[in-house]
Amino acid sequence: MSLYDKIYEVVYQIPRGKVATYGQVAELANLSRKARLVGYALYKIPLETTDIPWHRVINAQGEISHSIWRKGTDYLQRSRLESEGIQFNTQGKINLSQYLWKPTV
DNA sequence: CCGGTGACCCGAG
DNA sequence: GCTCGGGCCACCG
Repeated sequence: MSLYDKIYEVVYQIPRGKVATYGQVAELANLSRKARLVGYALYKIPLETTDIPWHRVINAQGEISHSIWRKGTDYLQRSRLESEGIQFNTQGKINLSQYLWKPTV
């Protein structure tokens, strides 16, 4: 049971067609203010890991974040989101007020 | 042990 | 819109 398991658990709960921000995931995982850890946790997820919908996690600007070393996955992430019905505006951003996941309290 | 790195966030100017 | 700086903390060499 590592710190990341908590993060993965939260990400796993993101429903289809919705997205969550790093900060949001951090809070739900009791890691408020530690959004970077969420990014690091996702960074460690192998591409072959399909159990975790990592593509539904985006930054607070409603855009897809990725490191330059993972180029190519940006296409994959956007592709997956679009196939779930999520639309990007002309600036490549997501309308958070519409797609942001509202977790069950 | 230490320093660099990293899918981040927020406030100030 | 932009840049800067601070905060936070695990991982790796």
